[in-house]
Amino acid sequence: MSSNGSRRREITVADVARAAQVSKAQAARALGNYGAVSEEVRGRVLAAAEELSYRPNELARSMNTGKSNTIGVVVGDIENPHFGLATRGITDTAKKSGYNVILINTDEDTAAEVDAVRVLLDKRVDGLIVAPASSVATRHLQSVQDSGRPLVLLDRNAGPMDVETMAVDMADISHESTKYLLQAGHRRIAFISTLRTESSYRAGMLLDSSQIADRLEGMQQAYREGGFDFPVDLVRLNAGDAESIRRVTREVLLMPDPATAVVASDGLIALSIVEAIQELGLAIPADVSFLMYDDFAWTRLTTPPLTVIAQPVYNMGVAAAKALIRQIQGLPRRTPAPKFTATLIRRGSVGIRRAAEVRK
Amino acid sequence: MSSNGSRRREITVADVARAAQVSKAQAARALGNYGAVSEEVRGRVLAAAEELSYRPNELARSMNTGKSNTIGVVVGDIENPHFGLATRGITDTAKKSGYNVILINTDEDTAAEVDAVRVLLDKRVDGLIVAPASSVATRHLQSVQDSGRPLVLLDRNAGPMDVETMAVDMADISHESTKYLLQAGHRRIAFISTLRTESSYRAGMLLDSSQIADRLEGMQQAYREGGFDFPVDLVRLNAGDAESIRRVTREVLLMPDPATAVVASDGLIALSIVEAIQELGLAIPADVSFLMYDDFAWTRLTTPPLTVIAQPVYNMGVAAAKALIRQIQGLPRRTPAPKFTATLIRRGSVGIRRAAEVRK
DNA sequence: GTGAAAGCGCTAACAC
DNA sequence: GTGTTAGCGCTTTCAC
Repeated sequence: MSSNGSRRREITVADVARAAQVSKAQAARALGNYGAVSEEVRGRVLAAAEELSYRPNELARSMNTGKSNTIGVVVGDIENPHFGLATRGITDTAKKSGYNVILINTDEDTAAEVDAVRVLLDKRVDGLIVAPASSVATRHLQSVQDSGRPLVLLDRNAGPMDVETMAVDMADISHESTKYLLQAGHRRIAFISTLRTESSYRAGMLLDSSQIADRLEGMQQAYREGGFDFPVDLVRLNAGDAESIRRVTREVLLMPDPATAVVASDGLIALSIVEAIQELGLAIPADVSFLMYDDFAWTRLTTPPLTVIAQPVYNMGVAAAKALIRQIQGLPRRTPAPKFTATLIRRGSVGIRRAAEVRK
Repeated sequence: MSSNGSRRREITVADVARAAQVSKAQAARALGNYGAVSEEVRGRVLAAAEELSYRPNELARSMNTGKSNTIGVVVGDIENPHFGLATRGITDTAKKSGYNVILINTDEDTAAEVDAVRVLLDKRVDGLIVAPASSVATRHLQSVQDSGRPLVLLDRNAGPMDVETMAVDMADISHESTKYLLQAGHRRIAFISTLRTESSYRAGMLLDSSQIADRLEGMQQAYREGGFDFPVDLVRLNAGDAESIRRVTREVLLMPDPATAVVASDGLIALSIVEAIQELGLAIPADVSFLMYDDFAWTRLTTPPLTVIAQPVYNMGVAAAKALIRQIQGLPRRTPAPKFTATLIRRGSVGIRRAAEVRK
């Protein structure tokens, strides 16, 4: 291979053209596969390019075409397998259509998200997929829309914006699983989430996350339908880091009228909650029932295996990428919009609470 | 906000210059923060930019400066939390220095990796971090080196190449943990990995992965030192997908002279192995001992908690990004090169095999 | 089919 | 300090 080590200047179309003895324009046409080029010239050019080991400068290409073949993806936390899987769905799909992905992590911080979107726009990505940290602070997303750049939301929606969104209907599944818990005799159900809020939860409070808001709505509806009072004191937001999650878990489990079931808002928080339960020496499901969002593989390995709410995360990633690419290509939205439904997978972590106990 | 919806043409420096009544060059200087600009002009320009909601075209900027402020990251599988964490280390560090990350997934396929590297180079990234799928097929990496583009390897090394590599010394930790198993009375230790090879394992076989090769070397050394024969028949590569992993697990556990301990090559494969063990109705560690690479949080939740080999993955990601950025900035390599050591965390999944049983 | 020349939006020389 | 003029490496008219 003719890889001349210390070559500083990169080979350009001009170099190839010279070597192939054709005009720059002709060389560019042959190299870029556009316009009209005779077989003869194409051959000479390609040979020369090969010989010089020419590589196109995609930056320059993007500048005149206005297309970068790159999409930007903004998520809260790639470390979370939930987003890992979604990202995989996106990259797999993007690759198939010849798109690359620039990934930015925001740590669920809106300021970082605003920044990320700006950077991506400046880099002239062809479109954006965002899992918005907030469903309320969405001016930056609105302005993406306004600028005409394709945008698709993932996992959560953003206020009233009219934008394609690939997300699960959380109210439905939350309603279903709460009903399941109620039927199992649980009345004191705790919901623990890391969602950051200004103050502790109050009924009717405006939440930054549509996801969490919908879940609480679903829970409340199930309580209403059952004729029970919704235990507002067991909704615990701002659970924060691992230590703080364990503390909150202990709180709801050790209080005078303790929770008999705990719902974990996601797979990451679930780890700390289960740990805390084990540390307290409580048995699942004999002493406490447990239910979590996200069906990670490890949930089948615990004793007992955990009852979970599975979400089609990978498919949502795929759908988001597909929708975005359609937008980029100027195609109309797919109708009807794809629906994603979560499923309650009953394994062993939810136990029956007998009437006697319920009364306590 | 002056977000004029259907504006098609993007605002350029020329527009801002005109509005501020200065030359294009002056406007560019003010906007780009370089050269000399009077406070007066800077003010006018910035105001005009704000008014027109001007955004620089980073593509154009990159073209003349030759810097894209973007680094390319190529990994085998982001879905694997091992890489998820490493990627987090990279992106966190990159962001701090003003770099963005283009992430490409290869599915541990060398052809895809070659392609990924080419694409990234064409996009003129400032540098590359690669977790090479193969330690043998490394021509494409060598050519990155040759072209003078900064390159850092992550997680595994590539043959004899002289390139900065952030990886754990696998021979050491494998030796240590094998000794631990041997001392616990185990002689039949199975090693299961998804590494793809042409044929089944034979002693002294050239492996595509330096990681796996080193681990086997460490195991063999421990056996030699103990004066025991290394059970080549229990080295199982090509474990493939979940179903295939379970089959292999059953094989080594049900054969005439079965394995008494199983070592899982990574946290993903571990899931299927543990599942298979549970399905067989075998108890850990009473019937089989279990040890795995990667210390994922869930390994503390199983009964018993699993004994693992923890690797400083996040820090390796951080170090890789730091090293790459140093290279990009033309700084010399940090010496001595950072070392990363894995640690054996003894939890409950390795049991003592009494002499009577050893003899069987 | 082919070539000359004019951009894309910016930075970098070079004069003044 | 400021403006003029070249580029960066490609694509895209527009003649021929």
